[in-house]
Amino acid sequence: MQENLPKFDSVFTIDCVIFGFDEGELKILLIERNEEPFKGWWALPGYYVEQEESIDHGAGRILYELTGLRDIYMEQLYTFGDVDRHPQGRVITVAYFAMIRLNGQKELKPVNTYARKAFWHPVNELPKLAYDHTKIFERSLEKIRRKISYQPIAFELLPEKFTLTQLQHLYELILNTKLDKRNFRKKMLNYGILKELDEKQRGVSYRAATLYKFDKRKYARLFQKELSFNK
Amino acid sequence: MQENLPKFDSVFTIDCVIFGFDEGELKILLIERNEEPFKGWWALPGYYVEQEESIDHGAGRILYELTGLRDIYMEQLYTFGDVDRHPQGRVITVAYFAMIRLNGQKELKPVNTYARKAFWHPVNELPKLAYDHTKIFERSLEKIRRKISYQPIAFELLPEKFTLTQLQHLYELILNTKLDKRNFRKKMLNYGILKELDEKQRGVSYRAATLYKFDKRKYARLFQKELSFNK
DNA sequence: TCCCTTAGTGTAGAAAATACACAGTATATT
DNA sequence: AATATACTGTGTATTTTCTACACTAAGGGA
Repeated sequence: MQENLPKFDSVFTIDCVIFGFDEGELKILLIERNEEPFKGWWALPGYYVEQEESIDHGAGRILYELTGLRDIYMEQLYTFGDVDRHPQGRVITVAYFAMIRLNGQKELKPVNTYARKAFWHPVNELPKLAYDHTKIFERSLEKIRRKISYQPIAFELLPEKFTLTQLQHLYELILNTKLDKRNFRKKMLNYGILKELDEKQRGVSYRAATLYKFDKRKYARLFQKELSFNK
Repeated sequence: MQENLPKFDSVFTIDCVIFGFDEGELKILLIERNEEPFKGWWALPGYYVEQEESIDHGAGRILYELTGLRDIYMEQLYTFGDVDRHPQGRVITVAYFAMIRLNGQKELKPVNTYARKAFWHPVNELPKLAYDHTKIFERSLEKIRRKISYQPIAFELLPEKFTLTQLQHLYELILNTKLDKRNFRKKMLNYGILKELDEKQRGVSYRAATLYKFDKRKYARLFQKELSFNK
């Protein structure tokens, strides 16, 4: 089939930066390596691209094997192709990032056994990562920081129903800044992409906040109107 | 060297979308294919990644072979990895875009003979392209459209000395919109990233405009302050 | 000198961004 | 029942940025 095309003697992989929002912290999912190289180090989950799957499909597959979740928000981040990035030879890696809803107790149900060693790590106190994974992670953080300012990706990390304060906290975490409560609410509600529910927060020992949903239909109608947050 | 790693039986290439600004038009460099598949079609210039070079290096090499130019602004765009994108087998392609200064008469001096068949095509009247190259091109256009609004990449397409009107025309072309002359100048000059020269435009049969330079040092000092253009 | 063409300039009104503080309400505690 | 606690939810005035808009200045060509 490919007899006319020169082969490239290398390894082709996908690595994923998987973001979650849990206990007020932004976290990513890391795997502890139990083989050389980098035995005992933490690394981004990743795997080889299969011969007969697209790279997007490969990224989705890896995420599924790791978490048991499907239909997750994922996006290609960047391709890392330096010659010396892997000690055992030439490896080219397409990095993806994903955002998943942790929903409190919802435990991950890995399909693949290697995923047993996956744990959430707060992004503010990451260990040193294997290979060039720190670089990959940093790039993913820059990307979501930029992206959250003009597209509604934050909702991917929140439960389906959330309060405006939760949403604001998440923006503050990702943007690493303080936002003004009144201005944030004014602006966010003005976009017209949130649906106010009749429901209130439960289980808090103070005034319960109104819950909101992200309204995908309204957002689509705005034709990707860009959100922007300065202060 | 790579005995521990599974091989990926596929072809790995780089394609480049090379932008130029010439005669008031935004153009890209295309190659006419004289082999099957897509014999006689136009395609983005591209080539295989060498075994011992980084993909960034490969992109720079391809551009050099094609144009004789080095130290050109290039950036990785996206990696295309669908299974069926190449009729002869699995090909994964990292796309780059580049912006080069055409400077009027400065002809390209291709190093590689295959580059003889490269010609500039205005982006507004592109032919159908081979493979999924139309998709790649469209993505590159979206990217520079977004990017020009917050980073000074337009200067990469202009001669070193340019007038504010030339700069505005280029913004208008890329953004595909009209901009207000007074507002554009006010804003652009306010950024403080242009150096006004003592020199004037020459060879025009009307009042000669002042020439400006992009001041990289000042821009760097602003620490990537973001430019933005609405109207 | 006149004509042609583009350069270069200011201001007022509208919209968006920002800064800022307190009363309301649900729950827990005594 | 009263009180303490903790967070919700709201408005306005000021500053900044955005937008719309039109004429004089300058240079070259006829």
